[in-house]
Amino acid sequence: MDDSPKEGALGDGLNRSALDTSPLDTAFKNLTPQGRLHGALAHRLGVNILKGVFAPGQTLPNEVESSQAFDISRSAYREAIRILAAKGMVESRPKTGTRVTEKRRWNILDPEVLRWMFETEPTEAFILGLFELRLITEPAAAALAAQRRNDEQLRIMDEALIIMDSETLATEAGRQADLDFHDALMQATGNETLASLSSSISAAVAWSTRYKQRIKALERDPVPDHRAVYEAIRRGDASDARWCMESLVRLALHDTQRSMSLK
Amino acid sequence: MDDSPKEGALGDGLNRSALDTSPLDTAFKNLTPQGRLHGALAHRLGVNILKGVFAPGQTLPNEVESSQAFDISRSAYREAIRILAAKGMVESRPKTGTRVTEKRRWNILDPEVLRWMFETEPTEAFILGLFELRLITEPAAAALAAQRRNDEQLRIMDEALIIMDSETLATEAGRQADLDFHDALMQATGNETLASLSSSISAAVAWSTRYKQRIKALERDPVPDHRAVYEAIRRGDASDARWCMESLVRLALHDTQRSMSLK
DNA sequence: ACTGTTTTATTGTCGGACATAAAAACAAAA
DNA sequence: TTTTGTTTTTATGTCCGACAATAAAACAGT
Repeated sequence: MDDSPKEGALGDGLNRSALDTSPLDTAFKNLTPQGRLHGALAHRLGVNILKGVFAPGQTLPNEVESSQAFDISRSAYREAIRILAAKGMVESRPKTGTRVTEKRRWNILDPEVLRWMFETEPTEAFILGLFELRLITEPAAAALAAQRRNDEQLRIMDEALIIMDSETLATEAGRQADLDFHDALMQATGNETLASLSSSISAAVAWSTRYKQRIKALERDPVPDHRAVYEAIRRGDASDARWCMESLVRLALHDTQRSMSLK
Repeated sequence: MDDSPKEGALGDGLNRSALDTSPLDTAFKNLTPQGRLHGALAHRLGVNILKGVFAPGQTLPNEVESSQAFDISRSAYREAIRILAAKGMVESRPKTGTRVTEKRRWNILDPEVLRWMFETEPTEAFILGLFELRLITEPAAAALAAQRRNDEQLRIMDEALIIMDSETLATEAGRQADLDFHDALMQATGNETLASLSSSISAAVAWSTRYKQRIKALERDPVPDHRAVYEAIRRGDASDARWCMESLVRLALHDTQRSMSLK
């Protein structure tokens, strides 16, 4: 087994053996001109792990082989692996090699992992799970925000709503305003852990919204629901804020499910 | 500014200038013989960022300076930085350098970050925030577990309770059983995102428990509360499971607050 | 005062070398 | 034959020195 082709070992036909002089599109660099090399590779490997191309428990090819296959230096490859290891997705030990860890140890709430997830059309079960989590945390967050918000946070939320109204979620500015709204709300909870969690999730959901929009033009004006939440928070009415937010998430879930079913 | 000492630039007197030939204990390696180098350095830098030694917005010394200061290679230093970048704590760009990102972008729910956090006696506000999050998620998780658990998960939980009973939380085995209990419960929710979140948190809390125990011998037998949760889940009584779990977390919060106040 | 160009400092990437650790193979003894 | 101790092997871990790429900053010219 000296210089055998190592067929498909790295997935997607991205690899090439040392002797393979095939012209282009096999090299990693040519396919991903964007950004830094280690980041791009971590992205690609991460997606492949999430897709199941590399299954948990599986040990991936050693560093020299892999780096040659992707046509990058060993250093860059190692930095990519460090990134994935930091997210709990792989684990490397001398002699044993680098192996994919079991799924439950992955930091799937890491914003980057979440983003990778949504690039691969996640399973319906996963999306439902994510909304289930939103349904648990966001209403509670809204209730806290109603109790603790300050004027500055209210101002930001109001401003975001105005932009959302004029731009809709079809534009980048509109989606950004949506994120700003949720971000200000989370700041208003005064709980950094809760804010961290929710910002991860809503960023991922916003990511999926972009995809959703592609399939079907905006089916519902999201601003009224948001404004209802805003008004409850402004009035300091915690229980109403909770209720409005719950209904907002439910509607979002409903829309998402519908866009999934007619995929 | 050629070979000036760069006084204290890396914190804790760990740094040394290129010309400083002081014997030992200034070098990084000698102080942290444990584990891989990049991991140990990431740990150390991460803790320093969390402690505020490196404030958000601050750009830390360039790679050659830093690696020399810690007496490690540039490669190892870069891998450490990649780890921190993967956790959202730093951001590096050519020419600009590597700077600490704003706090809200840190992945504070990352298990490793959480562990680092508890090494530095986190603020009371942070701990309260963490319990607030537990109070939101864990009762809901218990309710879901009551609806979806299977026999195998029940068996694991029961077994863990028996061990907790005989070992108490003062022993390593006892704490492990506690983790196993929560872990099985989270598996039983059938929601991987919820499970990921809760396992992060409870691991961190278990870490703080070890510290709590050192101050005051176990003040309360935790097994009855746990068993109440278990029984409710076994019966499939969702609302009772929610209630029991809420009371369990409240008690834990109470204990933690007490141990903090008489610090 | 503005605009386009050059300089420069820093990260990014590369290649090759050696160190270290742990599994696996092997040898020796009970 | 089983066990125990030793050696070999194979991966990651670490180091070094060089050059490329990038973006900020300085500079020149209008």
